[in-house]
Amino acid sequence: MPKLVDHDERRAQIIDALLRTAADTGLHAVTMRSVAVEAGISVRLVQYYFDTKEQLLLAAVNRLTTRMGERVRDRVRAVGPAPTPRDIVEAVLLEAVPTDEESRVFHLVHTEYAVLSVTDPALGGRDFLAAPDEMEGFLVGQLEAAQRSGATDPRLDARQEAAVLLAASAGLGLSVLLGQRTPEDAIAALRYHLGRLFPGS
Amino acid sequence: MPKLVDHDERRAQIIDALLRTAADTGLHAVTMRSVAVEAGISVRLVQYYFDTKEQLLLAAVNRLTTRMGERVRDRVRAVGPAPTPRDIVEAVLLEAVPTDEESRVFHLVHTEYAVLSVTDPALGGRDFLAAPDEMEGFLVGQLEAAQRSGATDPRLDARQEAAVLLAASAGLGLSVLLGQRTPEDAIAALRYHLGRLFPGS
DNA sequence: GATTTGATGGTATGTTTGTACCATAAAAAC
DNA sequence: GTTTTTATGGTACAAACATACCATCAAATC
Repeated sequence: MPKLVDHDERRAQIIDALLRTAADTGLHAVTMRSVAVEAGISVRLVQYYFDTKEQLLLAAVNRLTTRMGERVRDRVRAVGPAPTPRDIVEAVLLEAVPTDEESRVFHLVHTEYAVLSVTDPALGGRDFLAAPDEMEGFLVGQLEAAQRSGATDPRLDARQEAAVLLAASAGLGLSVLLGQRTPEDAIAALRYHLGRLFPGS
Repeated sequence: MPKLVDHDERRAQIIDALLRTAADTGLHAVTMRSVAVEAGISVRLVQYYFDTKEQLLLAAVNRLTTRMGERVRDRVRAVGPAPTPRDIVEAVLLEAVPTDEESRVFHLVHTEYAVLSVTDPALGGRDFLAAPDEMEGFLVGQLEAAQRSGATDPRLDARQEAAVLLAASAGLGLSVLLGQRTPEDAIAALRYHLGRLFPGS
């Protein structure tokens, strides 16, 4: 056999090719052939590492949700020392706004998968429900901490505020993907709203 | 020839069949055959009235955006006599939350088209940019009127508030489509936020 | 050194798709 | 009453797709 190959690495390389073609031509237009061409390998090899197209698509969505979680955690970790709840909330929400090309690819394909999951039973939607629920709980905790520390109005309903925050950042991120807004405008709107939630910061 | 047929009516009937199948199996899975079956006619007839699949898809997206505008205007007109800016804003935003089956079909397919327009040059995205921009301007006007009448804080930035409102209602509507939230919860979150914007109402 | 096995290429096949083509009945036009 | 139109059905066809199959070469194993 030729040089032994790291299967995980090969699979990641193929999945990245899928994400690029999906972001370029749409998830519906992804074929075994287009992925193979983008990855610079033969169709046979895509089959070899993923067997069937469905498994390839499933592997891609798994990688997508995994990376998404990592990105959010990276951002939270990247805020400076002694972060306030506002810093943390802002970091989490800004991840939804695509800025560089890589995040644009990720968010676009992620959105395509999310919409697809509504009608495709194979995607079950499970992955698209768990993450937001977890994030909403996390935001509620941060808001309640802010209320206890006096950074924000204790009369607010933390649960509703978290729901609105999450929806607004998702909506702003989507509008950037659709070309309705620049990333800068979306970030400004989000920061404006946070400024109202956390007066005096 | 057999009984003369109202072409516009026939085309509407076929487009409605397309919307139903798109909401059921996904826009990507729509075929001439599936539309014909859903409409209860032969494939040849779909060709007869739309010639090509691309024209059928274009006609459907046009009908979709037209109906969407009508629905918003209907809601605004349906609010009682002497409506306050808050009533009008609420009516506009609540349209984004799918409740009955018909609005669910409309919003789901509309979202599928919007995401598709990012990668499909034939859709150009033009239709998906004009409507939201117009709506945002309308909301800014209502918020400024509310500020002048003292219904809301004059220090608010009406433009940013409108952007956040629109994004939040789009995000909440999307979360309902994805099955993350019930329509009732989405409406409650929206009303909660409006309650903060318009204190004492 | 012989043999097994992992990584790859190429090709064949059955299915589905959009669309073009052929046909026909029946109402309208003359 | 003949001759156009109009609305419809059925079918044929080329392209694209996912996938199964056949083949090969080279590293590892013994």
